[in-house]
Amino acid sequence: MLSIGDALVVHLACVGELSTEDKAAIRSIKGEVRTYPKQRDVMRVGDKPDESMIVLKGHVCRYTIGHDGARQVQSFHMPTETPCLETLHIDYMDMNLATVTEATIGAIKHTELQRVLTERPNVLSVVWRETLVQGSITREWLVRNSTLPAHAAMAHLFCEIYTRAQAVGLTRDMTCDFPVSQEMLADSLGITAVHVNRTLQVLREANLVQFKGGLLWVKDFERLQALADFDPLYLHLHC
Amino acid sequence: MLSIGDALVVHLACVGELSTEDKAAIRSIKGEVRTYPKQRDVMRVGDKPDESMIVLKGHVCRYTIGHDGARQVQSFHMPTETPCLETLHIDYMDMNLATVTEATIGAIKHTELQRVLTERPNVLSVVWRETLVQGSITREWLVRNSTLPAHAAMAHLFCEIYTRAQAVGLTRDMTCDFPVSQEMLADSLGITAVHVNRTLQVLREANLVQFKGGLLWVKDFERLQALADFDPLYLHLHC
DNA sequence: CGAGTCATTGAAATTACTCAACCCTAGTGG
DNA sequence: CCACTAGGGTTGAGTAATTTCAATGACTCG
Repeated sequence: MLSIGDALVVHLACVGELSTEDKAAIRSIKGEVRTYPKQRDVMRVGDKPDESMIVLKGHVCRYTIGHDGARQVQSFHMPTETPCLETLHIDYMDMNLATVTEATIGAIKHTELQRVLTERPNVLSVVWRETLVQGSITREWLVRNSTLPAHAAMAHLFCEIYTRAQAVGLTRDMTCDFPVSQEMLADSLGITAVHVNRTLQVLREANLVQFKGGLLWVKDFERLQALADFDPLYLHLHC
Repeated sequence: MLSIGDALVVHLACVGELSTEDKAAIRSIKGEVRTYPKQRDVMRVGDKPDESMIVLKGHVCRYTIGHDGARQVQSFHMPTETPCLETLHIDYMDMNLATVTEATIGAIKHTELQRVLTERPNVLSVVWRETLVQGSITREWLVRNSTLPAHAAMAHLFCEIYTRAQAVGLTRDMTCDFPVSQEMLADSLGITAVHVNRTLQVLREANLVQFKGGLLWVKDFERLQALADFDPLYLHLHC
């Protein structure tokens, strides 16, 4: 498992150009490492956090609960990703952050982060850019859930997860971890769990993708991508 | 009509705290004022802009077109708002920016903006925060289009537009400009124009809201808000 | 006046949801 | 070692929301 500093370097290197000095400065960032059980809230709506998080092990997600109890998952985050950098400048949380599986998370005080950002303007640019790429991904989720029918939306999400995992070396043999239940998948795509189940069967029978036991197995990326109308441009990957 | 500097001050004051010196520095920002006819693209997917925009008059929107020709409107922007500040750190446009009505737009060179951001760290914080609030709004659009049925989603969008207009003094007598066609409304909510038409009738007959001729008339904000499960927290309004 | 755009309506088809039951598997405690 | 349980996962049938298609109406602009 990576340290907070190393994980940050890996992640930010996917987002923008870092000099050797930048990387050294980022590695100097200290934080507290915590382990949470699965399905545990880490931050809640209304919180005023004084630290940002980085996933070191396991998976986390962000979500909101509607008035009627409906949950909308707004993002998934795998190791090295930073689910709440935006708290640097947004005072109140407007969503919840929770673990999906048991997860080890690094908590970095804003003051500690700011120290490096003021010292190194380029790191500030890259961290800012990171928050903007998050926004770009959210926009794509909006497009996905608003315009695509269920099977295409699901294919699109699978393409994204696989591509992001690949960017940080978390794939092997066309598979990657995606340890979410069908219900959580439903809450991210804005459809019901029953419909997810049936849609998964369609994708499986078309021999495009297999999703079982928290493992995503992409059997035909090309056709999955075509079905999903997936273009990774919006991920703004630098690596 | 406001100047670029004055409009920026009005907008950024909604986002965060600005000192007198900050405001003076922002007012010193120069840009080019351009007028576009309605329904005209201002930026396109793949562009590498070297300037950011601020709406001075009229309305603009951001949108993407899917493989099958489906358009997803991702945001609307009224006067004083800044639809593409994120281009400061995101090199390639991943969506289009277009006018809705005839519009007058201020174009600010990134170099000019950076000049003030490096001089005044607090302005940088507020501008960064602005881009994060955009992200927060996008997340709410995701929730809206993913979890709410058509009439609630539409009510929610109306609440948001009215609230944002109110924040910058663009409402009078429970009305505000919202000069979009039913088709564009459909493309923002992710439903068909036909369904928009019928849903509008429902809201109108319930005496909640009237939407005609580009004017939004909120007849009962309380009930509209209740129907939409609208909580303005996500707008992170500072004023 | 005519062309074009936007709004409205109706009916049929499709997609997705609801509800309720059943299955499967991993983990638990006796 | 086995029965029990709980949390997914799967299935079927009926229902509701939304789309599609096609036609008509209203309004604006040149």
